[in-house]
Formats: sequence, structure tokens, C-alpha cells
Amino acid sequence: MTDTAEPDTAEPQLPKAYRPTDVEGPVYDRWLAADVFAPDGAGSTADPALPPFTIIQPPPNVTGSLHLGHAQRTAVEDLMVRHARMRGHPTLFLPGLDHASIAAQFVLDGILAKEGESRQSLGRERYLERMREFSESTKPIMLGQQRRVGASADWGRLRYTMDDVSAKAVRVAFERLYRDGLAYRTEAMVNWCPGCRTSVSDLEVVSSPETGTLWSIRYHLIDESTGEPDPAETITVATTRPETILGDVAVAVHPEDDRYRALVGRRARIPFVERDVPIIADDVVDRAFGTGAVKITPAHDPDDYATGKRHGLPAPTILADDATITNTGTQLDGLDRYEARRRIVAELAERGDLADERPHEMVLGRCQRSNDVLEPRLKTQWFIRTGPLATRALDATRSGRTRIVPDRFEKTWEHWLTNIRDWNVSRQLWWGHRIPAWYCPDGHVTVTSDPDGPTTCQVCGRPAAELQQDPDIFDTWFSSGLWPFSTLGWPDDTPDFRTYYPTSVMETGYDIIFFWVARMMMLGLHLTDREPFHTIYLSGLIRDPEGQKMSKTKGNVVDPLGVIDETGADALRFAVIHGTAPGQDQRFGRTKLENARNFANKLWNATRFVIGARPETIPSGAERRLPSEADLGPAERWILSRASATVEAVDAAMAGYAFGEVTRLLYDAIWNEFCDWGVELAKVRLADGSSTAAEREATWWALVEALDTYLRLLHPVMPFVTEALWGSIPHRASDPDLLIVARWPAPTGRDDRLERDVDAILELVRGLRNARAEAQVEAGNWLATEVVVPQALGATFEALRPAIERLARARPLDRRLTREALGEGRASTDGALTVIAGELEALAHRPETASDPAARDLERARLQRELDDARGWLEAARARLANDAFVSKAPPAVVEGARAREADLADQVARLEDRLQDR
RNA sequence: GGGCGAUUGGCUCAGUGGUUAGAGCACGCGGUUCACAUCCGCGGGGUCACUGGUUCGAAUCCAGUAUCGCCCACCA
Repeated sequence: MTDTAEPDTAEPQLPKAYRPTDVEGPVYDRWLAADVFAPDGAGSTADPALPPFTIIQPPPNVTGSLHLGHAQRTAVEDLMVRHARMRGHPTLFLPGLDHASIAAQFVLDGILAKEGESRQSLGRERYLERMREFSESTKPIMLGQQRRVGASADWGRLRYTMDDVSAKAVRVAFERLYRDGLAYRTEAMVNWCPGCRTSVSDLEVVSSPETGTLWSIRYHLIDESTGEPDPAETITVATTRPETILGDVAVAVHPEDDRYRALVGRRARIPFVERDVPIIADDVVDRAFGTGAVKITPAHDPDDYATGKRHGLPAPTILADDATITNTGTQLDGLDRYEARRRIVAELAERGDLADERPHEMVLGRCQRSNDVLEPRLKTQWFIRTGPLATRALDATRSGRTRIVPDRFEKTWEHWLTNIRDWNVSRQLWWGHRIPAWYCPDGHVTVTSDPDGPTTCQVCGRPAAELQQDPDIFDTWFSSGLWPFSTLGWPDDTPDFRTYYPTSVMETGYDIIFFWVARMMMLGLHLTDREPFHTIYLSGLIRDPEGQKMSKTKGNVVDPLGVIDETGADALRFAVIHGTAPGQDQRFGRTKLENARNFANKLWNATRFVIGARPETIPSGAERRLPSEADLGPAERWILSRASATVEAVDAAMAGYAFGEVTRLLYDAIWNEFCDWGVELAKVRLADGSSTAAEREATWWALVEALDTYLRLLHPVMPFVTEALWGSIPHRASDPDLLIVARWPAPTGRDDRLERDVDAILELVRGLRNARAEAQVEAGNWLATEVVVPQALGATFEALRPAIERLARARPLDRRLTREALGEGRASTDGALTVIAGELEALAHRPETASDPAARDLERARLQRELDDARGWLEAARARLANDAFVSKAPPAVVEGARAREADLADQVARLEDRLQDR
């Protein structure tokens, strides 16, 4: 808390105009000053008896700035966090940043290129120094953006995937996986990106359908008598990558292929490298594809690698890290892969060994990051054995211990985890966590989590000085996979880990369910023996108004700060949550944002009205009190009952993670109920000289009560404006100073009968307005109106009479006892407007048009339309009831409802017919 | 090749088998009502992609079809 004692917190002035940017900064500062974000902060009002609620933020990459997607995620996470906090749970929203190894290097390399530098020119140490500077420079920007969005995160617990605690977690996790036999080092086929100069995991390969070329090439068979190739005898192979010829070690055919049966066991000469290789039989070969003979390049093709292994063939590597030809001893060494391809094809054509060349539809693997065409190649790397880990992750969701929202993603989850392959975690990059593995000259492997490395070789005891650490770093997702617990201090048994782990909800985009969520689950289960979260909430992606994915290259990314400057963070938050469903992409455009801003403005003005409408008999700064029952009128009871109904509905939606439903409920309740009717009804009573002071006070307190409820309910979505407004209305003695730590409202009970009665009367008002509008009666022209109200509604009607008069522009408003009495004593009812609304009926007189036949015809036509409509509905209702199956099989309540409806409609129709005859 | 999603008013989207399917924007008419023109009142506009099925009852559940989109998939 600061030492600034505010003299009059009870009723600060609200500016007339709503300016989000004026509100948001100061409000955020108050939250910070009050120390309410941390579960154990000075301003926390959490009930320690309740279970903690924890959200660990998906850490954005330190590569620059946040985009709209981040803002959306933050909004959803913060919504859940604020809701839990208001419900009294000790609530931790832990923020963080991700070092994003490959993504960050990609960005930095771009910056360096503009300076004429490169990774290589700087060297590892200087490069990492530049990276540290770069990431430090982006941090404040990104944290500032989160703050503007309104993240109520515990900044004191801010974490970074490259900080010391994470580094320790990475080492310990890897050591444990190694000891448990789940991390192993082997030579295997990996996806190599020549642009990034690193291997990438299978997930980082983007399949790209492209039209390539399928070349058919003749290899000459060896005449074993001379040991030289026979110019006439050839075997034709098909390939899309002729440069890999240089690495060929065999030609394979199907064992039952009669065309080639005789050739198996003979040898063929590989051009350029002039190597003689065997013709082998293997049933991987598809006889129908190409020529039915396949060249085998074990070092540069996953299938060929497997074939080579089966047949004990060598695997010469012919591509260097930058995808130039190497190690072939030919003129082609040093050439780029595509240049080599061109020359090889040209040379083969010249020699007459190019049998065919045709366009070929194929799927290329490209690098997710650089878009380079990936080369499969052999590398000795570290892998995580995912089989056993995936089994446990599957068990978590199948058992329901972890729930995925929306649940359809469980199918995707199942499919991926049941077909999962081992995870290549070695990256030949510099920015990231170095793999804590050391190798001795004898090839022994030592893995240790000791920050100083091993003292001796674990196998042969050689001293550390003779050991060499693996130069590679971990896939950035390895440290991300530890995030839910490394952030809480794991592997140490810290108080935070004990208190806040397992966490509650993991919110993220569905696009990284495999990259991240599955790995957190797998690593979390193995390393902590518990599911790291009970719920996975997957957000949809934000797209531009045309439905395109936002991306920097397309130039359609929206800067959240620009949006916030324009319409406010509250509007942004509301807009990204309103009208959406989990896992469903949304298009984001101006109108949604403007609508959200208008809603905030509406709330602002409604609150200004309430503050300004305080009866003089209530002193400024009065402590909040509930209105006394006796002084409540139907309008007040209706307002309070509806507010309670909204609490119930919002609670149900919240429980189902239906946040779009939450905003819809609140938008309707606040705008269409509270403002349009509640406030309008209250205005009349507040200004009514005939009501007592106690009644006027009760009206005001009822407004305050409902407004207070709505501000609380809306706070998780629109935290700034609700906090500012709440600060200006009276509070209960038990309330804290700030809404953010105030209690979530509980339903106070509904009065169904009263809601129905008031609704019936409001329906009459609507009917009168409608009739007036259609008849083009000027707003200022109050019509003398007669009305028939059923006995049961009499008291409610009388209590609301002044409001009805004003809202329906109906004065004098005479109540008749029977419908027959309508128009009694009038010279003529010609031109009068007839309104039938449920059981209520009204006749609004228009003396000035009483003798105008055109007006009369218009009114008749209007009634006729209503009658036709009503007849249609009645017919449908009767048809339904005429169906014996419906009556006997549908639940009694439904049948009863249908009967009541039929009766109502029949009555309506009869009355409309009646009135139409009179006119 | 497999899987998933979408298809609802002119546009963008909600809709969790049960009265007459909703909202915002856009559109039309009318408004200087003392909270709000970022507003108020009233209105027009939908055979819920198509076909079949389950059910007393289907936008909703099932099967199939079409179009668009996404994800997964080692065939040269």
C-alpha cells in the first residue's frame, strides 16, 4: 500500500466522458500499489482454506513484440485468474518469457545480416552476447504490453526459460531421463535445415505439396567378366533428387518382380562416383512406382537408411551442413545441391543415360522457420524415448484427470500420442540450454546435472579435462516442456512448488498442442509424477477480417497497443472474448471492437447516472445498505431478481469455460435489462413526488445493488473500467478498497412470479411503442390511453403506473375493469390504437385522426397482420397438441406448457378478431 | 490416405433436442426525453448447406453428400 491517503474515496468524481486511456494507467497503478496480484501479496483477500488456483502463462518469445493473439490469450487467462481471485482462491498468475532458441536466432540473424555480420563472423561467445542484449531489449516492451492488456500477473515471480532456475531444471530433467533410459544418443536420420544449420524435430517440418521432376536414370550393369560397365545392359531407377546419386550404395528391386529377378545379386555402376553397387531385393520396393527399381542412398533418405541397415550397406554422407556436395571426390564437391542436380542431369542426358524426365507431384518437407527445403541426413544426436511418456499422457486424458476444452481435441491428442515418434532434442544452435553430456576420447558418455560438469568420465574415470561437452543445445521446447514446474522452483521442493503445483488451467492456442502441451504433460508426469494441470483450455486463432492468418510477412498483424490506444484494453478484451467459442478461430475487425467500446461507454454512463441520481436524503459517502423490503416496488424487485438470475447464468457459463456466453449474458443483462428498463423505471420513481423518501432511497439502493453485482460479474472481462466505476459507488463495510479483490457475487434469489408480472407489463409498453411507431405518432404526443389489466397484476400495474405512462407516452392512463369497458364514454374510438399484449389490452386514443379513414385503415391493417400471425402460431400449437404421441410421450411439463400456450393464443386470436370487428 | 472444423439474416458470429432460432454491424422509419448520438424508440430481413435417419419433437443427435479451411501422414 502507498502512503497516499485519499481524503474522499467514497465518491470520487467520474469524468463525464469515458476515456479508456485516462482510466487504465491509474487503475493498474492502484493494483500494483495495493499488492493484489500475488496470492500472498499484502492486498490479497484470499481465503487460505480454499484450494489455490494457478495459471502459468505460456511464455511469449523474447523476439520483439506481442500481437493480437497474445492479447487474446492474456485476456482469457486473466479472466480466469480474476474470477478465481474474486471467488477467494489463493490465485497465482505466473508470467514468463521464452528464449525461443531457433526463433530468436532467426530474428537476430536477420538483424545481423543488415549489419553485414553473421553468426559465423561473430563466433559463439560474441553472438550469445548480442543475443542477451537483444532479448534484454525486448523484455520491457513485452512486459509493458502485458500490463497494458491488464494482466493481473504476479510480476515478482516473473520467470524466463533461460534463467538459472530453468537451467537447473533442464539439467536435472535431462539427467533423470537419461538415467531412466528415456534419453539416448544415437546416429539417426534427422531433418536438416541448411538455412538454420541445425536439425529440427518432425513437428517443425512443414509439408509442402509441390510439382517437382521425376527423372529416370539408367545405371549400367557390370559385366563381371571384365569388371567394367556394360554399355548395353542397364537398370533404370527413378528419383526426384538426382544429386543423391552420389551417395548411392545399392539398387533395390522387389523380390517377386520378374522383370528384375535375374539381376538381383549383380552389380551396377553409379555414375560420377564410379562406384559399383549391388542390386538387392527388398519388399519395401513398390513395383508399380516409377521403374520398379530404386536407388538406395542410406545417408539421405529415411527409407533407404532402413533398407541399408537391413542389408548391411555403408552410408556415405554427400551433403555438407550448408547443403553443398561434399565427400564425393568428384568435381561436384563444393557445389550447391541444386547446382549439382542441374549438372548431373545435364551430364546424364549427354551420356544418353537419362531415360525419362517428367513433372511429378510430391510433398516436400520445408523448415517451419526458414522455409528451406529440408534434407534428411544422418547425425548423431540426442533423442527422448516418447513411448512410455506418451502412454501416461494418454492415461491422463482418458481417465479424466486432465480435461481438454473443447473436448474434440482429445481425438487429435489421442491420434498424435498413439503414433508418436522419438523426439530429437539436439539442436546445432548456440542460443539455448547446452546439453549436459560429455564425451571422453573413448566415446563414453557422461551426463550430469552438476552445473560445473562432471569431474571424471562416468565409465572409465578419465579426468574432466579430457572430456568434451556436446556442442549442441536443446530444442527450445525441451525447457518449455518443464515450464509448469520449473517456474515454481522444481527440482527443488520449494514452498511455491508444494503450494501451486499441479497448476489449474493451461490456456494456449490449439496450434501448439503437440509442440508444447503434450510435452508438458509427458515430462510433467514423468518428472513430478502428477498431471501438471487439470484442464487444457485451447483458444482459437485470431485471423484478419478476411479470415487470413495474421503474420508479419503478410503485413496484416495488428498491434494490440494501437488498439488499446484507440478503444481501450477493456474493449479489446471484450472483443476477443465476445461471440467466440473455445478452439474456434475468429476474424477480428473494427466493428467488434467498436461494439465493445460502446458497451464500456454504456456502462460508464449508466454508472454516472446512478451516482448522480442519489436522493439528497442519502448523504454523500454513505455506507452501502440493502434497501428495506417494505420500500421496494415491483421495478426494484425486478431489477434485483434479474441481477440474481444473471449471477446464476454467468456462474454456469464460467463453470463450462463458455466465456463467449459470459460476455453475451452480461451484455444483454446490462444493456437490455438494466439500462433499458431498470434505469428507466427507476428514473420515474426517483423523480416522483408522490413516492416517499424511503421508497426513493430503496430505489436508489436497488440500482446500486444491481450495478455493483454487474460490475463484479464483468470485472474479469473488463477489469479497468469496472474497477474505476466500482470505486465511485458506495461499498459495504466488508468490502475491500478494490474491486479486483472484492468477492464474486452469490445469487440472492429470484422472484419468478414478479418477473413474469413485470415482463407482462413491459410487453404492453413495447406493444404501445410499436403501435405508435407504426402509426407514426410523434414522440411528444402523449395519447390518452385505456387499459385492461387482470386482477392479479393490478397491484404491480398500479405501482408501475407512472413509469408505464412515461415509457409508453400514455397519459392519462385509465384503467378499465373489463375489455368491454374500453372506449366507454368516448364519442368515437375510430383511429385509436389497439394493443393486445398477453393478457393485457390497451386502447390509445388519437382524437386528431378519429375521423381520418386512412389512419383507420392503417390500424386495421396492422391488427390484421397481428391476427394472421397469431392464427398461424395457434394453428401450429393446435397441431402439436393434436398429436397423440406428443401428448403421451413428451414430458408433462412440456405438454402443459403447450396447452397454456394454445389457450393464450386462442384468447389472443379471439380478442384480435373482436377488436378488428369493432374498428 | 486418415482425422478435425466450418456451412445459421447482406456481413461477422452465438446457439448445451423442447414455446415463435438470437446478437452486433449494415439497412429502413422516427427521435435536441435532464446517464449515454460511442445514444434512444420502432421495424424489415433466416425453409439453420444438401439428402436420409433416430425422436412425440432436430439448427442441435446419427449416417451420407457437397463446398471451404485446418491438422496429421517416410513412398523413390
